[in-house]
Amino acid sequence: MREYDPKKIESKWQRIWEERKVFEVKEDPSKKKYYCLEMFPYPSGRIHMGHVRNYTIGDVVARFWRMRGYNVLHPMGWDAFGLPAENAAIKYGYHPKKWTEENINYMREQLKRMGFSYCWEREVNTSLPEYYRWNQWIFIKMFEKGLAYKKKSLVNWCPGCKTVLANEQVIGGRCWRCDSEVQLKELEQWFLRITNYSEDLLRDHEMLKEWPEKVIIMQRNWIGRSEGAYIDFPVLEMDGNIRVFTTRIDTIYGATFMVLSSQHPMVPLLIKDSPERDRIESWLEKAKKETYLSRIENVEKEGFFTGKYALNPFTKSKIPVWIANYVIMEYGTGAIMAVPAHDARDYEFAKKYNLEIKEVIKPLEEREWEGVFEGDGILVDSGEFTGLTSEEARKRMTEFVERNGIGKGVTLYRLKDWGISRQRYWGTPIPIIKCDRCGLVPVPYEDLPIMLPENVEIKGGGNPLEKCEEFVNTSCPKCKGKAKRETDTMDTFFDSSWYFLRYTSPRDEKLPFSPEKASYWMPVDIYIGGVEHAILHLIYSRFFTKFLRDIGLVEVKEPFPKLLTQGMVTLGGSAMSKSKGNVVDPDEMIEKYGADTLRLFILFAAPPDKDLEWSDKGIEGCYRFINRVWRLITDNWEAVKDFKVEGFDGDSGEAIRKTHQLIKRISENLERRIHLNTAISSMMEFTNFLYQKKEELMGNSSGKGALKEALKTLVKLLSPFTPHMCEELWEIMGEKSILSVSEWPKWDDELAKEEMTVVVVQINGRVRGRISVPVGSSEEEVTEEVMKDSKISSYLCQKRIVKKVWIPDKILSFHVE
RNA sequence: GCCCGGAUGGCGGAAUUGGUAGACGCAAGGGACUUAAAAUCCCUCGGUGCGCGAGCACUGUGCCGGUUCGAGCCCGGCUCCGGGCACCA
Repeated sequence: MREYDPKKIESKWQRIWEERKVFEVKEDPSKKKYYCLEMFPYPSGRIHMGHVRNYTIGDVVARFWRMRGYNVLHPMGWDAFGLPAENAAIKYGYHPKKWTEENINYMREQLKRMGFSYCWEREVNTSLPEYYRWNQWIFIKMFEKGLAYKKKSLVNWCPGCKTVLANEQVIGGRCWRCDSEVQLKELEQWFLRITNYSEDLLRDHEMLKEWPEKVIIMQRNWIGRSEGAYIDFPVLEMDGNIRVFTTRIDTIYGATFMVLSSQHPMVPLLIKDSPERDRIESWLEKAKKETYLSRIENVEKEGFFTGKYALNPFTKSKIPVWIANYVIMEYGTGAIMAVPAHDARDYEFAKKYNLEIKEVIKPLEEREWEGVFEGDGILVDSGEFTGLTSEEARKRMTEFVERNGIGKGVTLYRLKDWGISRQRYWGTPIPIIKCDRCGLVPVPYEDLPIMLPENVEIKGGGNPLEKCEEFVNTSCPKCKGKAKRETDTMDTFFDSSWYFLRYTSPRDEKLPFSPEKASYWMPVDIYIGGVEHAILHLIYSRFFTKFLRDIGLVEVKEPFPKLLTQGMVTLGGSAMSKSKGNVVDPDEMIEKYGADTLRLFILFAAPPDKDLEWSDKGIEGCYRFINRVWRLITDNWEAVKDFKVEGFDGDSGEAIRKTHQLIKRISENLERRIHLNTAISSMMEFTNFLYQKKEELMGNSSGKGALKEALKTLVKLLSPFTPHMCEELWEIMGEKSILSVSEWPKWDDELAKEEMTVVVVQINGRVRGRISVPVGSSEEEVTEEVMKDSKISSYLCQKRIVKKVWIPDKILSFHVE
């Protein structure tokens, strides 16, 4: 018999699939669609095990639905703009375009060697003008709707990448890409008004029933909605108010001082007459230089009294105004009313500087501990509001400030507008022209794309576009006078916020994508990728979809109703990384075992959403299994191929039953739970069963018929997992069709039904026996059998049965005394 | 500090969501085949005790308690590990 030779088989079928365009799709309203999407890769140079895992999971899902008769869109592309390409250019003098293209070409071949069923005709590359012109188109639409704007503000500056970062790209005070400590810098930057959609983004989480709860919670926290009120505190001996934001207006009678951020615009005015002015100013200088990181590490609270007092509008008492490092300018109004009795931070500060602490909320239950009480309770010492609950008081006090024109109820969000300007070369040029007379003027649609000039010198430091005269100098579309182009490029997360829509009509030349085709394919039926994008990419894509819906290009409110976040691939307990040197190269594994074995192992070693520890021994186990299946079929097929399923006896009946049970199990698993590891283990069990029973089955014609059916079914069910080998076996079986697009087997519930079942007999919660009875036996029948069993009944004699619980076909439980 | 997850044999992990704990795979041990090895096939495999033996009993899902005929799964209280957010007013 033929040996299993993965190299030959795999290249053969990859060629056939490609030549016959087996995985290319067109819109077909007569068929149900299924859009299976995996997060597209950054073309870093080579694929890694994380990619292999992500794309293998997606491929099994895509292949399954395709065999189920769905019209399956399963595309792949490249998130091709970004810093590594530019860094390579700086280091090796290689053009980012060339670097990116070569990487893509190499990685595309790697993906093809894995046998992934992509419709390659729809491949997109975000660094090509045919793609990024639509980034520019969308940007201008946003500009026109007031959603893209430029403002000067304090932004996150990465000294390593020499560019600005979005809040979402700052992880624990460090750059998400290069891990440098992020600094704060005041710069003029382009922003997208994602905050216009805060409420929608939050509310529509409800539609995302098939997202991991964890991701929803992370997004909810990131958006950070809080209801509260603005309140104006008049400053004594000065014109003007200090406006604060609080979620705890019910504690206002305990507000015994105020604190301003060092960045607060009123600070210079407040300290003007202070005797300590010089000391404060030098402290302010120091505070300004503090980095993002030092600010979030538990720095000791520190502050200065300004010398000024404000009036608490409720108590009418004079309270001191302080400046301190624990109040940040970026949230609320940059100023707070401090309530030391009911806020731990204010308490800490008050203790240090000996400020008044006044309790105004009494806990509902007596408590023994001293110190801060931060919960809700009953108001005391709070004038006309005394005796109210915190909740009631918040309502009434907010009404009070609104009535008296000294404040209003508001809802604030932690989410900030998305800073998309990047001072780098390898990205989409922002299509804006800066004209001294007309201001910021968008490039007319007909002039798109604004091409990224190729002939530039890329060295470290500064944006190369600024020095590119022929790019910068242009004329104003409005007044035709001399003007300059914007030289900032877009955050690459802009590119990836709508690529899934481009796949639906990747060569459209009129719009970013065809609304008709998007309407056919959207939403994405399953989106698979790493959990590291839980906030960044997924929140941006949701925002884009909502915007594109508002301008009438898409119909769906949410792009990805079902999300599968796959775990990391680890070696020695930590994520594989070049710097740690714990990397297993997919190419080497393909070379050694073949793509089918690699696919099988990466699916089998752990459930998709958990981390997966690489194991050299484990992949060998999978190779053994594949060989076992190969031999089982090639050794036995000739002997069974001419037989039919008919009138089965005990063994053939069991084989048919197990075959149908397997179809059911795998189908339901792939449809819903996507626990691919257990799907594989049930196919291993089935294979073991066939090995054990094959002598008996070969003994007569009904057995041979049953074995034939079992083998054929196994090849089909296994084909999404190990497609090359299964195509080859399918051909060996004499089939002329391509297995990848042939019909998924159906199961018959009647045939899958067991005849006998084992009922467990429990006495006082302990398993005392098991008896085999026909499925569907009644409680009486089973009880009778139990009494016949001398071992079990010995536990029951001389005892009074207090309770008896009967779970049909499963448990008979006695409670005796 | 706050918010999420986890914790099951020597290891990766099953247990269809309250009903036989340890499927499947790896490792280990034993056997068959072989001149030998590899490959392959078969058997054993949580712990303790009893028995020559088929087997039997007890115990066992991080710890303590609870609900239930019955808990890996539910409830209350911890411990440890992982992740997210972080002076958010």
